[in-house]
Amino acid sequence: MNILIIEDDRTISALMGRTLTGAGYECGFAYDGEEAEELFDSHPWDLVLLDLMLPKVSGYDLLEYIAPSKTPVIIISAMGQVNDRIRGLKMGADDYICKPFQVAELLARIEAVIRRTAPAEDVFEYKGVVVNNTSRTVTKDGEEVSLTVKEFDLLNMLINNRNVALSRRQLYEYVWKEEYFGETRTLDNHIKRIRQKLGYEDVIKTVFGIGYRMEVPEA
Amino acid sequence: MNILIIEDDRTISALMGRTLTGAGYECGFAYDGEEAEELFDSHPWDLVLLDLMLPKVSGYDLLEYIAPSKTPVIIISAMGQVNDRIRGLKMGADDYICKPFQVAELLARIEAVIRRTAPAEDVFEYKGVVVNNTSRTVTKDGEEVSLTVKEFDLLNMLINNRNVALSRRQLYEYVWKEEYFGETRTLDNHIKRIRQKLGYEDVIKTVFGIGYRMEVPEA
DNA sequence: CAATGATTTTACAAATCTGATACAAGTCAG
DNA sequence: CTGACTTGTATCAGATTTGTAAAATCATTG
Repeated sequence: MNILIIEDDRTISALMGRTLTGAGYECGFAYDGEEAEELFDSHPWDLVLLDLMLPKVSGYDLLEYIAPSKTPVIIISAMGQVNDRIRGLKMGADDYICKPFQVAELLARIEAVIRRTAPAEDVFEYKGVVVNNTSRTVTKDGEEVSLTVKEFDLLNMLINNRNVALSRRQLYEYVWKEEYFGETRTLDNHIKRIRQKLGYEDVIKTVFGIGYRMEVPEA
Repeated sequence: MNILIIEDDRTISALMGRTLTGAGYECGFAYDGEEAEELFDSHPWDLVLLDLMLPKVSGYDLLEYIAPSKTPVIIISAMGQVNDRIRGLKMGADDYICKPFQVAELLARIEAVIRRTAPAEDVFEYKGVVVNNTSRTVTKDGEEVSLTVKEFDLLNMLINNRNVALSRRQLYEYVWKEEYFGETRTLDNHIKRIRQKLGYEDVIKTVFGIGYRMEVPEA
């Protein structure tokens, strides 16, 4: 696992490096935007940690640069600005963590993102439902079921996090790329349609007061 | 173990420093809010002791600044202002101690907070009950048991402090984030439901006059 | 532009949780 | 043993959260 750390503050960069190396990851370091672009191109990376405040090339430009490669990105940002979080998500970042952070928190996020973005098996199958990620098709008992874009994305988020209770906020912000206020029944409605179309009433569980969880027996 | 002491009164600060160093902790010192922010960012800390009355940046602002990092915080406050305690807890502080305090008291609190905030194991298992924090599920003898949010949080508080007698106030204020008056049977009722649902009548002990203790043989 | 389907909103129903009350039972000190 | 106090239990109304359906809005395509 190769992780590229893009962070101009050398103290923090070193700290992250030590932590990740200790956890068994290989790390590369870039201290400004230009260096980052070069290093990014020179080598395939499994994950990028990106500080938004950078010399030379702004973090957002860099994010744009990285996005097409589909490499997962976790944004590191100085203060918990909601706008940064949403803007980052919109631009394709996979998660967001504020400085200063606890190293344990960082490791947890990294693992979560790696799990979530792991080349979702191309094919997921459970209870007669087959989800094919390449063709973006879904069948139930052999019959094709047509899911809309939002439904498909939401379903994928649940599949990639099977057996994990996901908060409504996480689900909404990940699929919709905008801030969750929770004043409407949008998310519920999408969940309902997925449940209905797939016969997943008992597979997608409601976690009362939290969100939803897709329950699939471990392999 | 690195502890950051944020306290403008140098006498008290030095006293705490000596005490903690003597107990084997490494300490850092900040004497006003600005210094605190800088020092906090420059280094990872395992715990912060925070005096709420500070020059330059208010303790509350600082708490807000620290909170996203999940670093445990113990608030030090001049006199037992209930409002301070509750507001602090709501803002993510982990404990609260009033000046003047006994050094033994301080040490005890520090140890308790460190134990309590240690990355809770993801899975706890005892007497046929399995508590899984990721999926937020609880099973008893393989059967799923559904706990409400409050019940789940309360159970986790007890698990993280296993074999420690927790006062009703601690339990209530930690889970409910509001002041404990103890005029109603709310806490008892939640304890009762947990005991019942999990068959934990003999595991969650009543500590008469104090509160409750979850009794689990040490590994 | 009309038509189709996707998406969001709204309004309401249903499910669930929560905290209070009242009273029973238990514990302790003297 | 008694009385004061603490804790346990059952019940229930009100609050909150979630489910559902239908209508309104939006986007896309022919």
